[in-house]
Amino acid sequence: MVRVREFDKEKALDAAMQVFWEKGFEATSLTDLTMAMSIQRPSLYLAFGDKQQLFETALRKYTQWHAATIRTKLQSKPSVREAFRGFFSDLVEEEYAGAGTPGCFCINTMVELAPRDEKFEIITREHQTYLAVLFQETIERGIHTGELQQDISAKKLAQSLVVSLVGITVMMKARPERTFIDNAVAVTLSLL
Amino acid sequence: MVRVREFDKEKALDAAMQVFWEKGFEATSLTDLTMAMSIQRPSLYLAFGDKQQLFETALRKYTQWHAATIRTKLQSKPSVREAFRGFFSDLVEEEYAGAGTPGCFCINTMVELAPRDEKFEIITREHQTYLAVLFQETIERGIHTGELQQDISAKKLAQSLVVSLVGITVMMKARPERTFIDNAVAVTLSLL
DNA sequence: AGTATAATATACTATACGGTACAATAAGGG
DNA sequence: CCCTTATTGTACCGTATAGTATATTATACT
Repeated sequence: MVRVREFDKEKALDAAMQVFWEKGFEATSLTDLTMAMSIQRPSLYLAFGDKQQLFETALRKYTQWHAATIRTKLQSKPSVREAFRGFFSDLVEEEYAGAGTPGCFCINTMVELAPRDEKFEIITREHQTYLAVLFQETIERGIHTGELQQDISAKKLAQSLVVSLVGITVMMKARPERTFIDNAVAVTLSLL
Repeated sequence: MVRVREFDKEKALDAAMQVFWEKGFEATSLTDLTMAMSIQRPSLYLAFGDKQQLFETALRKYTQWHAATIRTKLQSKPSVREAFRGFFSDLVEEEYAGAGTPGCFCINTMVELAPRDEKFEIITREHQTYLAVLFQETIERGIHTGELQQDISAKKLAQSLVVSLVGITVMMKARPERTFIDNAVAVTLSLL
């Protein structure tokens, strides 16, 4: 290395992640990216490869961050029921508080790219599968502490909760009346 | 009308619907459309307006067809539990039978366009809201016949089922192991 | 039959896209 | 202090895009 990079690669990647998260792959142009990242086009290609490689790198960073966030939230409360309740409540609250969030980058990618690119089908599937494991471990914790009934299937329930999470996240993009989502969350939590 | 249109407008619209359904709005080019519709570009603009207007028309046709399909399926069996079981089973079976379906056009649009265009936010919201009504009426039928318990909230349960439907449809795009989806469906149906 | 009018086909526009060639620049090693 | 080498800025490339001008064709009405 004879000349040092002038920009922070991780900060630039975060900026790219934000743009892809909000707009998706197709609707994001290289101009959108270079503006958000505050770098020139050749610097982008040198540091991250082409548009799709940059997207993949951004998505992988997102899934890691997302999994860590969820893991922390689920472990934040001793009561498993309270942990799930808090998790879903925050999700809904964040969406209805302001002008709306870009939802989940991974879910957006599942819809836009997974059907036509196996690479993204795999990345998104593995992430959702991992979330199911996180949910399952949390439910098993509740069973061990006696908070939850012993006869429930932690795995099946966890997978069902992931499906509900996906459904809620996507439904909120249409901004239905809040009671719609609150009711769905309440019914989902009644499974615990 | 002095010269008659040479193509079948409804057939052309169906072809456009199929393309938008599979590829989404951004990834569909006018060339994709005119080839699928077997018409020339000026004919498209004359008959359907620009790309976005055509997309909207196609989406509205889809939601009407989709609602009618679901209504029929739910009314096809005297048992409400059997009706829902059949509905979700068919949904999963169709996806895992072959190479995969394009999912739900309305859900795809919720993810791609609803966050950045209020028009599509409204269209998709109204469709999902209508599906919840269809589900609710079906559940109420089950309560009246005595098949389902009287103390359940048909509305809340229906809204939760719609969320599960959305979640399952989106999750399947990542093609997880079939047991994942089957388990989620089983847990969802256990609410009835 | 001739004419008005709408649908068609060809060809074109202006623009935006992803990606890159090339020259200028800046730092570390000898 | 020069020379090597990686990064940067500018300017560009070919292509694909959405949309349209124009001329031609075909029908229904007078």
